[in-house]
Amino acid sequence: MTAWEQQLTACDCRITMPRRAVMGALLEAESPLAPQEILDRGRQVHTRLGLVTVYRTLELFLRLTLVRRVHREDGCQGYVLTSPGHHHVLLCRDCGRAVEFPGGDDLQVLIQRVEGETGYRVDEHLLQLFGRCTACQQGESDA
Amino acid sequence: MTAWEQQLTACDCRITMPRRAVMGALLEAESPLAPQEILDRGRQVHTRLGLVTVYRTLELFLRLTLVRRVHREDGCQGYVLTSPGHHHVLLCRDCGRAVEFPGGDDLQVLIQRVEGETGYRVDEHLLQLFGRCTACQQGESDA
DNA sequence: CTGTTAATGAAAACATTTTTCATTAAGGGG
DNA sequence: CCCCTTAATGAAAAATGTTTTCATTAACAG
Repeated sequence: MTAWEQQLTACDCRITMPRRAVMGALLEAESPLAPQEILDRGRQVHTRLGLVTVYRTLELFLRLTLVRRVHREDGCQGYVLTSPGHHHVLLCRDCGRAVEFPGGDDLQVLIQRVEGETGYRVDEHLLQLFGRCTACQQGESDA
Repeated sequence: MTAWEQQLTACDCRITMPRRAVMGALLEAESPLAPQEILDRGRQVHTRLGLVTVYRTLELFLRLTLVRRVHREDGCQGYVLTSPGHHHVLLCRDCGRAVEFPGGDDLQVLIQRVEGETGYRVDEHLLQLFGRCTACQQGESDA
């Protein structure tokens, strides 16, 4: 039994084919997937998979912090598996490929400064970087 | 003629009542507004205002960097006026009030580190902090 | 003031997300 | 290993958010 299956069992959730299909799609994805994309890929594993179930499964996975929701430039919500530790997302604006990176002390310093200046208590943050991956930089260096 | 009106004139765009209504709503807002909210407020100035025009006007304002688009927790897109300089948004998760703050060197340090580690060229970023403003901290200290 | 044309707004198309409810199947107890 | 309970599912429809279409309006140059 894999780690995510154990986590489901631990909170009295069942391990079902639809959930396997959604997790499978996310495991093989190399960039954040929209719910519709997860449906398309998941159906290769579980033909009867429905879009509603994809939404519900993502909601569950979010609650268990198995997946992270990222802001895609096309407006849709994108979903990626969470890596261990606190990570942020770096998206290539050409091919959509995403890599995660850990948040360093730099951000904590900045957050503390902002807390001091504003009086707010900051307890969460969303950091996403956009740019071009190595391959896309070479492909269209000045096009 | 105000600064934004000059900017519109400079790019051969007309200064219209709908655009005045949208800008008016944004000027008086104290937190990011969704298009529908802008419509409601804008109609107090220009009764005939339509939602489509709100979208088109926001698109124009975005292109001119008069407004910034922020990711709201309810899933909608929120729009706020851009402050001079490079700013980020800090949202109160209770009352929705937003303040902007300038991005410091800390973030540049982090970005350079990530560029080095991944090979990506980073040219844009989205940083939003979530927390509680001073007032909401006092109101519900442990509720 | 008038003509040109950018801009507008209503309706409809489209996309995304949520709700409803009858049916299915996961997995514990016998 | 089978049966039963009920969580989970999926189709349809509703709700919500965004974009397109196109006839009409109004900004502003002349």
